Amino acid sequence: MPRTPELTPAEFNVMKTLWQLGHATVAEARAELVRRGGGEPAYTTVMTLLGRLATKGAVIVDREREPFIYKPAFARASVLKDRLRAFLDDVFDGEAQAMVLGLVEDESLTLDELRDIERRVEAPAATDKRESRHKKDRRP
Amino acid sequence: MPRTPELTPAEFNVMKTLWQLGHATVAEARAELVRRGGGEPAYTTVMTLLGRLATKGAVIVDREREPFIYKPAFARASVLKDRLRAFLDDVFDGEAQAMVLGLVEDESLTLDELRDIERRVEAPAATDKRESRHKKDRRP
DNA sequence: GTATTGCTACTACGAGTGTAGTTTGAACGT
DNA sequence: ACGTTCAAACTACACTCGTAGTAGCAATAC
Repeated sequence: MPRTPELTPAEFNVMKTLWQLGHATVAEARAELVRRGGGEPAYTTVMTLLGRLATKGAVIVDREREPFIYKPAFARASVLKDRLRAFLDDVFDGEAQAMVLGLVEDESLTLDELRDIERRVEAPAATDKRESRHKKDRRP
Repeated sequence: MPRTPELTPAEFNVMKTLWQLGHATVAEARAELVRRGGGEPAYTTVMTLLGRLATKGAVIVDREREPFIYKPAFARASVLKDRLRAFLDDVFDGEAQAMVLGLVEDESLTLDELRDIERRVEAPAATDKRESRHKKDRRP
């Protein structure tokens, strides 16, 4: 399992659009960036970012047809995991409990949600679960 | 409540030493940085960082006596909270549950620890400070 | 009282980042 | 065919960050 590459904030935002769209051309990625209200980056800026991501191995470029199609090379989940791990170690010195406690105190997370997580984790890690909804719902 | 300033990684490390020591001179902060195995920054480097932190308002400088004494302007907890909040929004789009779930999957947090948090939160105003030191294991 | 030491202030500089212009090349319409 | 158009590659530039050298200054040591 190759470690996911380091991403700068701007690069990360571009990755988000790719995860959202599945794959995209420069123009599509740019449109998505605009839709997210992250300003109006120039077409060339997005291209540069995608180029950098490609050389980093964070995205795969399909040059079969033009315009090129860019796809994420890593699943969103893996990248988030790595980021989370790094953040935890860096900021909270690895003390996950302290971090979660912070979330609750901050009311970013309710007690109910906490219990919900517990339940989910306790649930048998069956391979064969009835229709699991791992489709994450798009936030409204 | 003023928002805690943005801190670069190097600056953040210096803040950590101040939180640890309560207050420190440049030399003391530097010594602490070395102790933490973060390399051997030059004395002047530490001074520069502290200077930047001062202009940012992240540390307070007592110039009464030399060498100057540097103190954190914000409690560790507040800064961590802000960082956590920013991270959550940036990386997990504010979905705290997903984040905690990630921790558990990653085995950074055990189910027991999760329950422990719950208990602590449920517990009436915690005047009770139970000594529950939990050694986290460094991941291999 | 001058040399030494230790501290602060100012300045520098290279790498990385965000942003975008310029050049080149290929496909498309007429 | 020929120019128009759009996309890709290359190049540029300002800004920040990490790191540290040098200059100036104050107390101290002979």
